[in-house]
Amino acid sequence: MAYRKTPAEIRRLEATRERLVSCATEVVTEVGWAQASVSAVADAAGIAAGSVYQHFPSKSALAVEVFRRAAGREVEVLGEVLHAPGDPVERLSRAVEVFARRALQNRGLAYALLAAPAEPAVGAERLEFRRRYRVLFAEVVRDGMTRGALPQQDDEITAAALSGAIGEVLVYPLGDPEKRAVDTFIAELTAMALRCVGAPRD
Amino acid sequence: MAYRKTPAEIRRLEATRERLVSCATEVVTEVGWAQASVSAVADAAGIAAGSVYQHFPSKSALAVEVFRRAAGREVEVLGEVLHAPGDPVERLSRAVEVFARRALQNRGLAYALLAAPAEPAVGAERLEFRRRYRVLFAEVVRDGMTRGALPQQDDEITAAALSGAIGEVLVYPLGDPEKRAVDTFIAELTAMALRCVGAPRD
DNA sequence: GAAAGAAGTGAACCATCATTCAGAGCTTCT
DNA sequence: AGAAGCTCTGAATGATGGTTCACTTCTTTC
Repeated sequence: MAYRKTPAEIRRLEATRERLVSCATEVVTEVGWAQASVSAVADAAGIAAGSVYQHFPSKSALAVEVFRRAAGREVEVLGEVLHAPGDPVERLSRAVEVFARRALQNRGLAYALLAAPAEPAVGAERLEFRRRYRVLFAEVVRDGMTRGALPQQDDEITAAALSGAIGEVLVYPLGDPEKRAVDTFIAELTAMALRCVGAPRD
Repeated sequence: MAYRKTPAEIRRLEATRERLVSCATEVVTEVGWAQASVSAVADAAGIAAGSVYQHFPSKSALAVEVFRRAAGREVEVLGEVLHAPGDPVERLSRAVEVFARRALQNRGLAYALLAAPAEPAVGAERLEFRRRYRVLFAEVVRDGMTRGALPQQDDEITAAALSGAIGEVLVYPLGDPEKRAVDTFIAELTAMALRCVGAPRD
């Protein structure tokens, strides 16, 4: 045998792949899925368009990877907050705040994940992640009902409503972003979410 | 002058245009915006692809017309119910029911209007119609607050949340459509909407 | 240093549609 | 009937952008 990938070479290839994914994420964040052409992404990563195909079998596969990474982080964070011990209402409240703060911190990415027009493969992935959000929310709602902290309700409908409501409010933030203080905005959003699950009023 | 459109001829052309719009709506309902190519739509209407351009300057213009017609009907219906005289909570409740029933009656169209991937021109139109939904919901929420029927809240956030929540619940109806009785589903959805605005509990 | 094999390049290729257009077929009016 | 002007057709055109591939460049091994 005259050639065998050396560990350093493997690392270098993996690093290139990582860079490709993260540059693609940036491009998508900035210009959306539709405008993120293979050559734009390749340029951003400093490689030729053809080289993308050394790392991914198709543009779709790269797009799905980008989506999974970014969406996966969000689901993970949300899951941690929601699975923390303690009062379900308190956990939901914190989860909404964390989710909203992260989305407002990186609006471009939030929009890309939640609502931006995308090719079918990414759309399918989005469905899957929405499902995960619903599962997480449904758990905390069920928990609240079990503990008697929340009124009886259809946990799956409430969960879908929560993810839809929060997404809509965050994606089309109302009015001038500067005008409305972020904290006030988040407080109102959280209050809405708590009303939505029927949490006891103060 | 040797030729002038006769009234009958004008009617015939308008009828063709109407047929084109309604056939396009059907195609979009069935296969979504992405798959609704000019030739597919023309075939459905029984005309040649080129003839579409006798009635619309571009595919986008036709798509926008299709969207406006269908979405306009929904906004109108919703507006009528929400503007009826009477208790705001009652009006909201009826509005959610009407909206949901119509959406479930024609899921394909509901999906096309609310969430299906679409070209930018349709996306822009969708934003405009979402804004109209928000305006309608915000009005009823304000009305409720004024009358003391609803707790103080940010009407715009609640309105966005309502439209997002209802849309999400309807677009990804949970489980088998047959399994869950439509009436139960709608009752739960309505209950959620009322909690969301903080309506007094029974 | 040279052979073997992999990665990287980017211009050419190709598929997909929206759009155009030259000609065929109608309708209107004299 | 015939001229004029319109609608309709559908194959050709054109733009876009993902994908391929012959070639170059780099790495490894001996």
